[in-house]
Amino acid sequence: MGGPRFEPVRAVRAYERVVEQVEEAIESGVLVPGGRLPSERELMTQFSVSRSTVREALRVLQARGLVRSRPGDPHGAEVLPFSPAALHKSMTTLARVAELSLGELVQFRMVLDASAVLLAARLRTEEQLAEMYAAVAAMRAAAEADDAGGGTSEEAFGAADMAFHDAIARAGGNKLVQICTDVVRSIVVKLIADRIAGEPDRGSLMRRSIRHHEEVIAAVRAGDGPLAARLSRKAMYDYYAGYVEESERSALRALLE
Amino acid sequence: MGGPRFEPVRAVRAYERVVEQVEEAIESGVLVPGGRLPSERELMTQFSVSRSTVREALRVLQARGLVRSRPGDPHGAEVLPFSPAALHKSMTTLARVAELSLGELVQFRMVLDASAVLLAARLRTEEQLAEMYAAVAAMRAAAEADDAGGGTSEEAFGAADMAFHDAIARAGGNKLVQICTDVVRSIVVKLIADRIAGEPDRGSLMRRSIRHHEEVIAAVRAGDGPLAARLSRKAMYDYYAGYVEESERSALRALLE
DNA sequence: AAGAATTTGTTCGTATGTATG
DNA sequence: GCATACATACGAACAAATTCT
Repeated sequence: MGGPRFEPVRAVRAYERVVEQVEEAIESGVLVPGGRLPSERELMTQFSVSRSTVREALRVLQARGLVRSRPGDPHGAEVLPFSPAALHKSMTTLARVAELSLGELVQFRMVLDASAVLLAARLRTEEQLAEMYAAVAAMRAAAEADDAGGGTSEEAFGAADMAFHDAIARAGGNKLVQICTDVVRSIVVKLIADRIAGEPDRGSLMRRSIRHHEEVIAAVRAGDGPLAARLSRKAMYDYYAGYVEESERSALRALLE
Repeated sequence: MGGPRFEPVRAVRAYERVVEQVEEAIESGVLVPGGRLPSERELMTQFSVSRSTVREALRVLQARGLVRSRPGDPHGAEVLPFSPAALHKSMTTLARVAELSLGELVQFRMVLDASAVLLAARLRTEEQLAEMYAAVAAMRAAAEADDAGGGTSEEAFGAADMAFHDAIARAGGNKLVQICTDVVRSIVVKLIADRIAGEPDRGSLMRRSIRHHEEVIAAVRAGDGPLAARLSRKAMYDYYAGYVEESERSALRALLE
């Protein structure tokens, strides 16, 4: 009865086999970041494929952020250390093509940031706490420069804010949370950069944000995770709610309790 | 003073320009899912590049999950509807190359799932609630088939579990949470599939999981978001903690309160 | 139903600008 | 400065696959 249940064979292209083998070598550690691939001409002999096929494979590997090749480099393509660039790219297209709303992105950040501070309140070291203080100090400096009429203080403020959230995420100890926080943050910032810049009263927005951050740090320092998480969500909501569609704000408030 | 502040020009390859233009056309809606790109030969005339260059660009677009090309298709490459496949791929390599531990992945799921049920408790429709019940019923059926000695009931159980969490995530109303939940879930499952299969007492594990799911549904039905979130985290912890390194469990418990 | 036409997959050869030693 | 090897890009050609007549 039955006989062998054969499965349909999907025609797999030559360049895919090349990609698979190189990927395997990287993930298994045979190729390490900083190491080099053989030259294209050598790859075509090793894989017994044409130059074009090798190049198509390299393009795919490059798109996935695994290697980088430069013209004239005698050492061959370079194996890159991991970077969330590929993740960033796919999330960005996700945000556009799947029509992610600003509300959804902010909500995602509220969830991740809150969990990060919850963990950070337990796991943070003194050094990481110092980094958080330093970041808030930088935010304050940028805000004062802005009051004085400084032009590029916005990006300084943004950079300090990023440093703060990155320190939180690192202290939380979950690399995936850290990376996703960073990726989504940059997408959100890009989406509303122009609206932030045109804000009539940036100063008060910045000052309120700084105060919120200080409250979060205090809770983290005290080791009160749940409080830090609540404060973090509230800070995020206060800062971004004005840019979110009216109809989506209730979903954000659902996270505030 | 100063003069014009020129910016460094990075040498951009020909194929990248092609990728950019096609990407732009897709993201701006000029090209819609289901639509077709011109044939390779027509693209080379439109872009004034060789066919190799066109093909390298198509490979990159394909790697990003935007298009798909089949041999012999007279209509040209197909523009794909969004799929999280690219996101899935980059997260999977992230998990390997960045050495994400099982503990981090499970923790990530605890955070996302808990927030999804928190939102679902407020926003769910009757229909979505019915889907959750149906999923749990399917889990129970699979568990009983397993008791009777069924062979493929594991994957039936897993599929029902996925349907449950997907229903929750959809009810939560955040597509990004939904997608990330699904992606990370499949990675986790793949990591420990063999250990699950070799579990001596799968039956009790399944029954306990079903009971937990029922408790979560009850809380969602009652509209008690915080309770549902707590139960969800506990369910996830109970199910996966045994597979997580001893040293990482405390970080997971930190989310339980 | 079978063949013609077109398309993609793949190979090979060549020219050009570039980085290394 | 020069020789070498490299990646980039182009073009022509053939095989395999698909659709249309």
